Amino acid sequence: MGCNESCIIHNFDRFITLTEDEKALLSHLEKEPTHIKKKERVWEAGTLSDQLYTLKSGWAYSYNHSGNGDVKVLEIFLPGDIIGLREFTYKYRLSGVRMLTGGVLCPFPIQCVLDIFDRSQTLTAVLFAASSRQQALLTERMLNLMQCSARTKVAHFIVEIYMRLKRINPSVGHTFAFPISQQMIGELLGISTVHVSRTLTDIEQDGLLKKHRRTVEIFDMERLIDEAEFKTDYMNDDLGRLLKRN
Amino acid sequence: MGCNESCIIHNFDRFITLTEDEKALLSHLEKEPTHIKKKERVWEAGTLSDQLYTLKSGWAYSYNHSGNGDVKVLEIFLPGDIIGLREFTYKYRLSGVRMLTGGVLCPFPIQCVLDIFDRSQTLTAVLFAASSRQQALLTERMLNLMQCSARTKVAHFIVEIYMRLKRINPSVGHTFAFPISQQMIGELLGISTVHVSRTLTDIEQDGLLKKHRRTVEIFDMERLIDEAEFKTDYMNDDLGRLLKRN
DNA sequence: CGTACCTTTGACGGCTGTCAAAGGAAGTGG
DNA sequence: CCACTTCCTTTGACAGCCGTCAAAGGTACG
Repeated sequence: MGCNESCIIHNFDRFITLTEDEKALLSHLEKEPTHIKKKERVWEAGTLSDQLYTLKSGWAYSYNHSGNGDVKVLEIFLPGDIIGLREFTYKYRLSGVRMLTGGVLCPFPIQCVLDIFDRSQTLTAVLFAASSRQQALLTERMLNLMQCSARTKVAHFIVEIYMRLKRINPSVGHTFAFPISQQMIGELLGISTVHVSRTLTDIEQDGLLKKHRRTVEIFDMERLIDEAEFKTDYMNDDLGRLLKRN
Repeated sequence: MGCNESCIIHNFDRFITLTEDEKALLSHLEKEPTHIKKKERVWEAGTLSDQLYTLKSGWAYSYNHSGNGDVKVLEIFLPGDIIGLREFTYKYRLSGVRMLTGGVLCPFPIQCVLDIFDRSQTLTAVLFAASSRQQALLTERMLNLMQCSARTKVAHFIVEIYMRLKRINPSVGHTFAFPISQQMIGELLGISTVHVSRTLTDIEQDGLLKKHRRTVEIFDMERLIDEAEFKTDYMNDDLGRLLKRN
């Protein structure tokens, strides 16, 4: 589930082929890998927004508390993702982040981002692309939350995770890691835990998939994607056309 | 509702004070103001993503079609906003854009963005901040759509528009432009038109506000903001701390 | 082995979507 | 200035999805 070499370079290499100089600049960002245990917090909302993290291995999530006390999960982070990009222009962080599994984080100060702005137009564009992709992901989920049934929401989320895992590691099969409880699915999709359970058993009885405790096993990918109304457009970014190198 | 001078400079000036050089670079982006009529389309989804727009005056919105044919509205653009920032890393646009009122758009090719990346670290950071803010706005709306009642959704949306108008023009009073039909509110919040009507009459009978055809009149701002569960955090970005100029 | 967390099931109620129809408001053409 | 079309809003009836409450069974972890 992790990356052997630098995870961020691996991730960015998918956008565009990097020069050695750029790789060197990037590898600065993963200088101090820090192991963090399951459920441990990375930061709380309201703290000073002074550094970002790259997620080298493991899963994490960001969350907010709503007025009446319950938790709303915003995003799931997978290996290779950058955590904190969304809010680095804010003085104080807008949401908290915790680990979903154990994993390795690499902190880097915000000043590094500015260095990148200064020293590499290409990496700047790549950062922008990463931010865009994250935003497109949010948009897609919002469209999903707007109108459809709990069943479609759940199906959509599972397909999203599958697609993102496949992007990181193309050899992912129809059974893959899924360390997310039904309660958290509810907090992510705005559905009550009870109804997540009902929906899942429903989907499972139709033979589409089986959710185990820490994995998901998909039996009928085609029908699942169809039910999820999943659009793959936003996976197909194309930065190369912008950056003609010579 | 429009801006006298360059709208984008006006908008960016709120993030950080710009040098004359930077203002000159920015004003390149508004070279060819184009008037577009109400309801006219700016672009369709799927077209080549070769230029962005700044919205100099008037309102616009982006939208998607869902599988079964109905429309989902993603974002409302107000004067000073940049249209297309979200998806400029994609070869083909992910969603369509139309004018809500008549207005003036200033197109600029994507290459200009790369020029900015190259020539001004400050403006790059400002663009990043604009993108972040837009993403934070999306996030806030997503949190809103996740769990709360139609009444809260509608209240939240009206407060959002009020806050954004006030940011552009601090003299905005308790009656302000609101050229959005109930049908579009429904498409934006994922509520049926019928229920938007029910919800609005409900809110109006409680004396919170009155929606007229093209304006909204707010009677009790405090209670409205309270009911909307509106968080103002993401309005308070702080780029200055990042860019210490000398 | 005990505690805490996760999942499942049933009953019940309410919010919200759908269908249908009618009344207003705005814009168009004569 | 008036007729006509089109779009927008309102109202009522009805059904269904989903939240809430409560309780019990399963699973992991110390």
